[in-house]
Amino acid sequence: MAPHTGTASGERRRATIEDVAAAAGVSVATVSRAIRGLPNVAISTRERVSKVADELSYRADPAASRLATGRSQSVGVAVPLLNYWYFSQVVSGAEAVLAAEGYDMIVIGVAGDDARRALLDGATSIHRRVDGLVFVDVPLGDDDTEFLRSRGLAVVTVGNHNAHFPSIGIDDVAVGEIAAEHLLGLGHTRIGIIGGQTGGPLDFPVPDLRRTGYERALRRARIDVDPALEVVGNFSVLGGRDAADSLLATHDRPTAVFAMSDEMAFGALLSAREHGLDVPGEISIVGVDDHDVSVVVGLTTVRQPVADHGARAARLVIEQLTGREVGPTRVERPVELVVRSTTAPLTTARNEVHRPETRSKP
Amino acid sequence: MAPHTGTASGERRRATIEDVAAAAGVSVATVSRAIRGLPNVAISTRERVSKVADELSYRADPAASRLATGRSQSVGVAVPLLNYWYFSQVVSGAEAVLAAEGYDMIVIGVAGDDARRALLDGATSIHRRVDGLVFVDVPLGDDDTEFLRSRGLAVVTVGNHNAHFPSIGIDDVAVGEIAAEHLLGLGHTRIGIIGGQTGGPLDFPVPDLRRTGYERALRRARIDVDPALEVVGNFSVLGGRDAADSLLATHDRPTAVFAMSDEMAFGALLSAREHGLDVPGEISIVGVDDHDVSVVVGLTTVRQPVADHGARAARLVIEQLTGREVGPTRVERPVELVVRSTTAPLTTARNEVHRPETRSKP
DNA sequence: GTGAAAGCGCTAACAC
DNA sequence: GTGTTAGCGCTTTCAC
Repeated sequence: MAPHTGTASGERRRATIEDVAAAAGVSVATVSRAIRGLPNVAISTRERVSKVADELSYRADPAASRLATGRSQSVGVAVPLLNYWYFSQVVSGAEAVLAAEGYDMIVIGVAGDDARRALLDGATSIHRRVDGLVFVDVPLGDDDTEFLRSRGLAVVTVGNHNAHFPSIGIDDVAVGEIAAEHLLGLGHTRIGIIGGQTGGPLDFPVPDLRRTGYERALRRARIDVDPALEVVGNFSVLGGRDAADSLLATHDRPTAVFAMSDEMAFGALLSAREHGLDVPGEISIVGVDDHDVSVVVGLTTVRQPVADHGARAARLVIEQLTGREVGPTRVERPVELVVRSTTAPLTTARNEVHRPETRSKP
Repeated sequence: MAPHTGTASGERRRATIEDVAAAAGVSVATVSRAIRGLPNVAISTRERVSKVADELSYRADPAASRLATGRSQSVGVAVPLLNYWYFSQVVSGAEAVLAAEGYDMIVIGVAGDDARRALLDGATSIHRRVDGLVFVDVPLGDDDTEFLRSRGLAVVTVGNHNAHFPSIGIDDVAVGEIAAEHLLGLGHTRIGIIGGQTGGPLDFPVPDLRRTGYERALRRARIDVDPALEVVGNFSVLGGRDAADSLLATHDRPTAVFAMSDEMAFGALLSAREHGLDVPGEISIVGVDDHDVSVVVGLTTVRQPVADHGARAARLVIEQLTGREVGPTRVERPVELVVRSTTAPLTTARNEVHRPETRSKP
């Protein structure tokens, strides 16, 4: 044990602003000003102070700064489920800009109502631990909103719209329309839809919007919306598989499926294979996101710039924090249909014997 | 603007411990004790205090607590790249337990040496912002280690071993052996290997270890290790594709490929398809991790319990923080070969014309 | 069982 | 351009 308990660097207690002041022969106020680059410090003084500070490897204790200024220099990112591709991308995008701007990012899982409530209200309330917050597909009630505003927190939402805070997202109705129209254009008329679920960690309006778009496109094409074709996949691979299972097991199964996320589309792909159905020969599948892996399975999808959502959200939080007035604007990012090999024109020969997949393209 | 600037809850300034003390007719010291459940508080007093605290929705200001106690009640999780599946799973696992134990999780991207150095040394040094740190596949030098120890931080590493801190991981040499042996057992002798890269954000010992295992298995089978079969994939889908491209373009291409991660294996799958090669008919592919999507593409892989790494690491940090002595133990988690449909026995008919994929299994 | 008071290490008036 | 000082809101001895 001796080696590191002796005179090593671990021995000295960490330098405080007073140590620096004493060593530099100035007052603590001057040190504070000099170090933070505030005006009214003589060049020579500033240099001397920073030299001394360096030697002592002084750094302001964040807790003390926070207490004195009321600013924590950190922002929270609240996500329902961190282990989903979409959320990890958003968080990753946010982290990059927050780190670059000198903010700590504290990420908070809010799977479910209780967690959300605890975040805002409970014993572990986020208040005073962060200067700002980005909510990624977290539904905010009026009371939540009021709470956040009253506390003066800088907030930005990703996904969901909000009347009081700026938000980043896409036109989710358009997403549904684009997907459905692509399928309709290929001649499909029985189009299954795999979406989210009311309740649970992922209770957000996005699924409704995408379904609305899908229904709108169908109606425009004079096709009845069949409730039997709508199933819940919870935005996970396995959920998507189960959803597709139930869709494909019916006697009058759809010839195409719109999954509201690529991960659910992957599940649908899996289900199709397990049912011995050729994709896209017997069933077409389209997803949303353009997941990293989508190109691998050749998934046709509606791409959205996910990491960019996070980056922009972080930037908007910082702007609010640095004084720029940011109204409750909605930043709508573009989406784009990426056609790959899981969708194809409807063939009339249905329910024939299983053939090997043909989606390879050399 | 009027509605929320008036007498709404936003108007009152947040209650402090003094407010509670006054309202409860006790001293601040008693409030502090009562609220934190410390001994030496009369039952009746405790109840009165918590009632009052509730009414005022009082919560201790974390910055003040931190300053007074020196504990930040938060732990950092340092990862090279947050948007990779592996890291997002680890972080997710850590978040769950940290949140449950009342710690904030601040996640820190450390892509590259500079970022790592800044984390420990620079102006934005992590010191005093966290009580503990988990490093996920972040290489720690002796100086880093010394720094962390001297600061009394609770640290745990995931992936990399470390002589001074507890670490969680798997037997990476065994991973290489298991993958190679599976392929050897199927009759393959020319086995490509897609690994990491020295330098860059992902400069960690894991790739070397897995390669060592692979080479060991080959040697045991009396097969020469051909350096030409070793390429770099950077642990990403696209990197894996490029790596496989170079492997498959050679005149004497391998009949099997061991990719050190599932994401790189996905890339290899893509490459194989683009080269018109049937998997597993003409080329077998095995990965590592058991990514969510692996089941979808039927990838044979060496599974490791990734989220669990994060959860255990977090637990170990907390144990150190709560006084339990935790030596520099290594927790080695089990891995498991999961055979799916991207690997098959070597067929003698090589380089024949392209056939459609046959990996569907109804 | 409870209270008084001295910090924790910084920032921000305010005075010079 | 610089110093003094009063907080920021807690925790924690130490008395009683």
